[in-house]
Amino acid sequence: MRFIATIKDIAKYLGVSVSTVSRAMNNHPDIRQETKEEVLEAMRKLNYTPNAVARSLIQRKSYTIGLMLPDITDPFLSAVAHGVEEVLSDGGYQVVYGNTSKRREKEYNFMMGAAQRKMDGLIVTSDFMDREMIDLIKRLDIPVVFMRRRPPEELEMPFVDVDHYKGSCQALDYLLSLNHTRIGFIGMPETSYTGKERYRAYLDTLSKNGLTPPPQSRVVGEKTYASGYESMGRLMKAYPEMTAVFAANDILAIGALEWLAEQNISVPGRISVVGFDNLEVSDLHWIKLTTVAQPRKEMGRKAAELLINMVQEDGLSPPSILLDTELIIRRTCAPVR
Amino acid sequence: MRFIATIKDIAKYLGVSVSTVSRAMNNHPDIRQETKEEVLEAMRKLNYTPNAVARSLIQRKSYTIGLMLPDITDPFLSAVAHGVEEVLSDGGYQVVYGNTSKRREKEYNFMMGAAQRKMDGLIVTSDFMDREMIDLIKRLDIPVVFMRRRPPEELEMPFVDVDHYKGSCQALDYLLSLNHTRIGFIGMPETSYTGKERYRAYLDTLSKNGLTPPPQSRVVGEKTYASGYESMGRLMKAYPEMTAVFAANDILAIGALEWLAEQNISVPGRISVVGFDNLEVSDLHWIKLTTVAQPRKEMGRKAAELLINMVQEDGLSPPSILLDTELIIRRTCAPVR
DNA sequence: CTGAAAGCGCTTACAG
DNA sequence: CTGAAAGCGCTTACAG
Repeated sequence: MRFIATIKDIAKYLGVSVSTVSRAMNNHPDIRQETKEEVLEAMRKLNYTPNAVARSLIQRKSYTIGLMLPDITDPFLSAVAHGVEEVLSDGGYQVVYGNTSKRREKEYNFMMGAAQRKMDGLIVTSDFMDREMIDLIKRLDIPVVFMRRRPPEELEMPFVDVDHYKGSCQALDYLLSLNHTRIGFIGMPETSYTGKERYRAYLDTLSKNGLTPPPQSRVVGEKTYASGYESMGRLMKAYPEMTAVFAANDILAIGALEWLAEQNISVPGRISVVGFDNLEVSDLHWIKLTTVAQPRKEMGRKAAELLINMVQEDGLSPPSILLDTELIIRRTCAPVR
Repeated sequence: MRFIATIKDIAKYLGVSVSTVSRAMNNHPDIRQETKEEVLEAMRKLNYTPNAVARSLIQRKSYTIGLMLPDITDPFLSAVAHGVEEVLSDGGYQVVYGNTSKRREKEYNFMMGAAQRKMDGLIVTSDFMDREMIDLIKRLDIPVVFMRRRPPEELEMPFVDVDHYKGSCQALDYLLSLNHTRIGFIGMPETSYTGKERYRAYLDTLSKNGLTPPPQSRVVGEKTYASGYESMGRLMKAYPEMTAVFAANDILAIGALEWLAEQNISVPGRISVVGFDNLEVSDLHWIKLTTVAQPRKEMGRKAAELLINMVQEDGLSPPSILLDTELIIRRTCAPVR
């Protein structure tokens, strides 16, 4: 272990009190300019780095924010994380990142860690919001902003999200404008908030247009290409009259496109496909997926900004933010023939 | 601010000393089983959570590890991060993630933060390793493992990486085995270690086979589809006799494939393409890129394991780890005609 | 403007 | 087995 200078060392070195050193490095007004410069100089000379954990202990502020995600490998979420990191690190906060793999236990542990580590705030895309988890969050007593899901009612906390419902309606309305009436849906599991919203939009938009999708028009998959591929196969078999499909996310949509390509089913000739997310891959030459774009990085930035405000102004409960989606028309949709 | 119980509160509540409470929660042997249970019970009743920052201060151990990456949005790196997080969180460490965007200043700030926050260790994919940065790392005096680059010589620290040189040779040898002799190279900027290694392999392998690539056979791009696309255009123009191209990463390769497809240049009929990374997209139906796979998540896991060992056994300097690559043959290469 | 003292919430020898 | 005391490295009233 090498010698590490503390505030005492530099006080001793200069023959001043630790209070003076502290004041010098914290830009406290009650200090003579000259003294301050001497101290700063000594700090440099002794290679002094202030100990942030000691400071945290006394200030009850750790300048760390927790970011809880189900899977950083998901291109959507990694973009969000990028946005979060950008504004947080600019604001002097460090971001502690936790991957939950959608496992309740990992979510719980992360929250517990946040409590013990005295994190200043949390950005959370939680999947499990049962009694115990809600109580934990309450007990934490720190600002939390939710992402991609609404907070439970009794938790008065803001969220940042995109309007999944409205965004999905855009996609469906577009399909309808192309005269499709037999539209299939490849969705996400019921547990996911976004999955539910996108499905609700599907149902509502169709029924608003006097259409009642048959039960076999919907199929559920995971967020993988393989699942999209396999889901498309199932859907086509169950609902062969279908002329268009709305996939709840781009990964699923692209998997579906793969299946269609392999079966030599023409897109958009025979089947139109719309996705949701507008991932980078979706714009690739062979894919050119028509989809609904969400401002992913922006979402992360907004969440971080909101949280910083809450951390800085204690008790502040700013309004939630609903970002706009945009329909990106590319080449996977055509009028029904 | 709500009331938050401290160790003192629970000591007072029970009429015991704080030492006793401390011993109870830290599984110290010197405590009666009964007393211990009473304490644990009280902790639960008072909703007590130990303050990890106080503990860190005294133990000089924060149970946090820094992970510095240029861009979490890069699918390769997000997989690495995922592996890192998995083993670190299982080991009770929290991971503080810093995005550097390849900016020296952000790297520097992150390192500084690591020093102040008394992080226990660092996993680092650094781009800038000048004098000042090296001194900073030395000054940190904590275990560091490097990823995707070698540490500067004077820093005796291990790294975890794939053998980019050997991996690239696999790709080139394969092309050579298909009788290609006019092979182009789409590379990465000189600043990147991996870029240099892959280029070196290109040069060596060709010359080992009596081939001397003309200067115009090499073109340099960024890690984006657009850059791959544009690079391929330049390369084709500069080196039209070329029958195959080795792209230093899959993103570049896929961008190149896009350009080729758009120009109706047959792959692998007229041009063979090999990439490096084996991203998920590379296996998509329309792409089926022949490429060199690296175990990305594994890489993260190994780095984390190495680091935990170093943190736990002070002064330990374990050997570096070089993981194997694997040539994945798909559909973008064919024998030269 | 400067310093001495108390204290943040813990852990850890040291006595008993 | 238990407790009193010192101390981790800082900040922050409080005096002067």
